[in-house]
Formats: sequence, C-alpha cells, structure tokens
Amino acid sequence: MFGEDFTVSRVTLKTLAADLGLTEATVSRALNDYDDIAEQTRLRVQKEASAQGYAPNPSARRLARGTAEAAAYLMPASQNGVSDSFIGQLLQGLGESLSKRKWDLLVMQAPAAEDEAEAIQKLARSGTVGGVVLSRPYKVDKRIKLLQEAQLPFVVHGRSSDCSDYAWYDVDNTKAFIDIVDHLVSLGHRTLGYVGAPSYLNFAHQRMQGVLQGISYNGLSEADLLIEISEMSDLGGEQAASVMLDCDAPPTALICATDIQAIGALAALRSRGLRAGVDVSVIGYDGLFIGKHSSPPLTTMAQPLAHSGRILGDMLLALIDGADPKSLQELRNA
Amino acid sequence: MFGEDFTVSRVTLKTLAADLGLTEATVSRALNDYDDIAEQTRLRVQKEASAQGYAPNPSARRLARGTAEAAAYLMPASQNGVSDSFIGQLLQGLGESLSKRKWDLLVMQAPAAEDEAEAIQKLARSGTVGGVVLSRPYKVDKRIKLLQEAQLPFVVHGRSSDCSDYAWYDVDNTKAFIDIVDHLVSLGHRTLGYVGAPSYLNFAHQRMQGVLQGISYNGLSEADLLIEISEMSDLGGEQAASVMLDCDAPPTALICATDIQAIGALAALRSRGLRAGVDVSVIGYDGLFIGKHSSPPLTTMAQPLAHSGRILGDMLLALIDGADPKSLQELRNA
DNA sequence: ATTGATTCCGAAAGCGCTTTCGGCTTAGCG
DNA sequence: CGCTAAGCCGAAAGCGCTTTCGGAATCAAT
Repeated sequence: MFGEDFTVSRVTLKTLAADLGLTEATVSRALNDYDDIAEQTRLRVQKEASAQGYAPNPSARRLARGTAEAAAYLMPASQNGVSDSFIGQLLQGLGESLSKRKWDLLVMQAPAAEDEAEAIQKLARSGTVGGVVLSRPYKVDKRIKLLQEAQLPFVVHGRSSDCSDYAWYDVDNTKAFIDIVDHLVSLGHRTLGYVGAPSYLNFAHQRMQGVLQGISYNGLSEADLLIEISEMSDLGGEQAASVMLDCDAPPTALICATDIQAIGALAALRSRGLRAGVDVSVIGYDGLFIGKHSSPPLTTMAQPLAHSGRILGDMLLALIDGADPKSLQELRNA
Repeated sequence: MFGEDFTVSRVTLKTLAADLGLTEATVSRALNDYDDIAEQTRLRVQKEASAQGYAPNPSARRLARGTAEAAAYLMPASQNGVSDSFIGQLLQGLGESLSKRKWDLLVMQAPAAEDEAEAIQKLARSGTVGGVVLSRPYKVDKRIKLLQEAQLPFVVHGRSSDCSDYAWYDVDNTKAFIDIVDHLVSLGHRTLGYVGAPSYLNFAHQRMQGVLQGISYNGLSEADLLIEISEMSDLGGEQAASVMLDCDAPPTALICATDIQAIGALAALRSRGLRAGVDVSVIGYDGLFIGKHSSPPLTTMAQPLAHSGRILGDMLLALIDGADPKSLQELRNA
C-alpha cells in the first residue's frame, strides 16, 4: 500500500550529510542560512533536503540551541464546564504570530489553585516554553507574580488590578460598558438590568464599573439599575435575568457581562413570552451578541479575538527579544 | 526584588547528581521509578529534587527517549473569521487525558490546502508530535490519507465518508437530527426550515441527511421542508433564516446545523418581531442552543465536548500503545 | 613567489537526558 | 566457608542537532 518507499529510517542530518558527502555541520549551516557557506553548496544541500523531505528534530534543535521555540497558552479555568468560546479565535491569532518564528504553541490547563505555584515554576525551570500567554486574569492574580519570579517572559490578555509592571493587552472594558449604557439610555431606557460575572475576574469588575459609571454619567440613580451577579454560564445568565424580569419594576434592557450569560438571558425572555430587542433589549459582549440583539444594532464593540491573539503573540516575541515589559502595554479602545 | 536566591544556574541532572554524590544515571533512575535502585536512595533523590525544584528538560528527555510525548490538535480552519466555539472545551478534555502520560498538547493551524501534504509530512518526519487529533473532517479528507501514509498515529473527531480504517469518535449526527424533526413534528410543526452548513463538511452532510430522513419518516414531503445552506457564521444563519421566513409559507420551526447559525437565525426572528420558541421554534445543535430555544426544551442533545476531548485523548494514547485503529471507532448515541 | 586576508568546510565538543552493560557489594544457599 | 544470585550503582555511549575553533584552500596584494 505505501509503495516501495517504505524506508522507515528517518532522514537525519547525519544521513543527509552522508548522502551529500558533507559533514553534519555543513549541512546544518546550509539549512540555517549561515553566512560562512558557499552559495553553491547551500543550494545543493537545500535541494537535497527538500527532496528527501528532511525535517529537523525540534527536540534536538532546542536542546542544542538552548531555546524552547515554543510558547504556552494558559487556558482560563472553565467555569462549570462552560469554557470560553473565544479561545479558538485567540489561539488562531496566537499561532499565526508565533509561527513567524516557527514557534510551537501549546496549551496548558490552569492547574488547581493550590499547585499553581509549583506548576508555573516547573514550567519555567523545565524550559518547556520560552514564553507564556495568560488569559483572563483575576483582580489579584498570583500567577502573574509567579511568572515574574520565574523570570519567564509572559504577556497577559487582560489586566489585573495592578498592571504596572508587566506586558498586557486589554480592551477598555469599562469604556465599552459606559458606551453601552449611553446607548441604551439614548434609546429611552430608564431602568436597566445588569447580568454580571464574578468580580474576582478583573474584566468582570471593569465591566461592572463601566455600567455604574454609565449610570452615573447619565444622571440615573442606583435605583434605576438592577444588578445580579451570576456565574458565567447560560444557566447563570438565565437565572439572573429571571430574577430581574420578575421583579416589580423590571428593566427594559439587560446588559450582560458575557455572551454565554446573554444566551441564558434570552432564554429567560423567551420563557416569559418577551421578545428580545422589542420588549426587552439584550446586549452581550465578547463579540457574539453585541449588535445582534440590540436595536438598532451596535456593531463597533465586537472583540476581534484573532487580532488580539496576533498582538499578544507579537508582544511575546518582542519580550523575548528583550523589550521592556512596561513598554508593551496596550489598551485597545472599545 | 527576587531575593538572594538569584542563582540563574539551572538545576540539571548533573548538578543534582553532584550535590547528592551520585551519578546522573542513578538520579535519573530514581526519578523515573526504575526498579533497580535502592528504595532509600530513591527517596533521598526525590526529596532533594523537589527541594531544589528540579524539572527535567523535556527536549533532552524526548531526544534521549526518542518519543515526542506530545500530541497536536489540528484546528479546523476558521470559516470567515468565526472560529468554532467548541474548541476550548475539546482542548480541555484532550489536555486532561494527555496529561495522564505527561504529554504536551500543541495546537496547529490547518495549513493552506496546497501545502497541507508537505506540512503533515513535516509534522510526522520531524517527530514533533507522537500523535494527532483532527477535528471536523471533510466528506473526503485527504489529510487523513496523508496521516496514514506518514504513519503518524491519529484519531479523528468526526468521520469522513470512508471511515473504515482509522480511529474516530463521532456523535450520531444523523440520528440527532432525525430526533429533532421527530420532536418538532410531534409538537405539531408541519413546515420546517433547515439552515444547513456546506456539505463538504461531513458533519453538515450527516445532519442534513438526518433532517431529510426525519421528514420522510414522519410522512412529510419535500415541499414541507425548506432548505437554505449558508456559511457557518451568524450572518450566514441570519440570511438563510431570512430567506425562509420571508417566503410565502414560512416554516414554523427552524433547525440550524450549528449554534452560530442559530444565533443568526434568532436575529432574523427578532428583526421581524417574531418570538423564538413562541412564534417560531429555533433549534441549534452543538450543545449551546439545543434545549435553550426549543419549547419545551430538549435537553438530551448537548454535545459534552470536554468529554469528547477526553475520549479522543484516550483513543490516541491507546493507538500509541499499539491498538488497532479499527478497534477504536466509537459512535456516540445522540 | 611570499604574505595576509578571505572563504569555506571538517573536527569535535556539548546541550540534558536515557539506557545498556558491567562491576562491585551484599545476601542466600549448599 | 565458598559460590552463585540478586541488588545497586557507575561508566559510557548515544539521541540529533548547533556552534566554536581551526585548518585548508583560494584569492588579492606586495
């Protein structure tokens, strides 16, 4: 089936060199575009290498070079089995960026809180990766300090409360939610509901701040805003929305901290025979629902996650190149 | 800042051995639970190792062992920038399973179609990974043949048309959509709309087959089913749904091939003042919408993706251990 | 022709770990 | 008490690659 080309023997630098009548060193130089090699042999080597389908063994290369040529993405812990939907896009952008240097991208589970420290130190000491991307930090996030102490280059997707001395990329959550309130108020809404997320997650905190500020800026009082914090799941969103919809003076618009909660909120509407965007406006964030269930649509707030991934990757590479983390802090306008 | 413990010198097997007055070989044996080592020294070594925070260099280990101890997840190409939301959960389950053997999980972009072959061969020859997980295959998917030829262990999340001779794990999409039709018909719906996905994706093909069979089994005719195929995006779903809702005899229920399209369909409803689940039922799949926007809710069809990931990981490990791919084919009941 | 600077390539060490082989020590047996 | 068999550990080779160092050419210049 596999033809006569059934040479299981892998093609290594040694076999290549032998076939070419050269030494491994020369072949290596040719393949890695060193400058102390004749143009002619370089071509000859590269031609033969691609003819034989040579692919260098990354473990060997990494060992010899002493660099990891790989970065890790620390997945945010899934809340109740509902993992974030943005991960796919983010990884794509990240991978795209890292592949410019032929870096691998590996994903790691956030370990249980108690062995977090050990896990991060192991990660750093083992040299598995040369850099880390951390998503969705907590308001105070000790992983950040651990990464700093481990001297492992890292960039954070989001910010913790104290974000002065590390590299991060974040969207202006607060401003985004101020804008949402502005928008809703300008549409005539006077009673708002906020389906929030646990505020130890800093983005949730930021968003809630935005809602509160938006209320205040628009001359509304605290009484005009109902707040229900729920876990980040559709069920959570549904329950939170239900509570508010069932009260005496239900809100005419629901602002949801995350998409998944917005989905739950929509279910709450439906089960009460209410029409989203007609009877009650529902606005989520994170790029999925924004503009889809508000009327008229708001289209400017979708988070371009793949783009974020690319930025984060670029930042990480810059960091590896020796850039100052403090110079790599970017707040994207919402 | 970092205290006096600023010994940048990494702790390696050599330094550990020196500190312990042993050789690297012995330390290695102790750490890897070989049996030709005294229990006493094993403990002594392990104690010292953890005290010093020793973490083996995976590159060195892999090189010496000749195994990759890592698997790759080939991300499905994002359709129009909308990447699949299931990836996060799947990766989590996958990582969980692989971590049992301390394998790393790395994600790779599906390369452009034209250099797919080369990319997969490189992947195999380089020994970067010892196995591959492939998601969402096409109806005919040449990546599968490439992986076979490359002799790289792999499992497929989903199935291609000809799935007889490789390992796969799939849900019974066809049955799931037959059930959906059954369910809707039993609720009294007689005119259905199907928002489909491009059928070169085999899961989309399977789902559409399910809808068609469901129609037939329930004694309905082709005239009772409207079909619109759209790309897998909210916009696509919205447009497809719009076409059907605006026709002379609009369906009273919309079946959507994917969640993201269901979201779009909901938007189409909303912009027409229709209530989901009241005026028009909307059913998506993939675990998010199913049961959320049908009435009464269907709760049995959610795809437990993290679980799938775990299964896929276990299958891959079994494969590595020499299991016959044909014995690793599992169709989960919908 | 002799020298000095280039250009190109081979020799060899080494990255950090695993693993085979063999030797030393101790226990177990007649 | 001698001999074999375990039990433990050290020596050393090797995984596939990179990189320094130096040597042999080639070339330009005196």
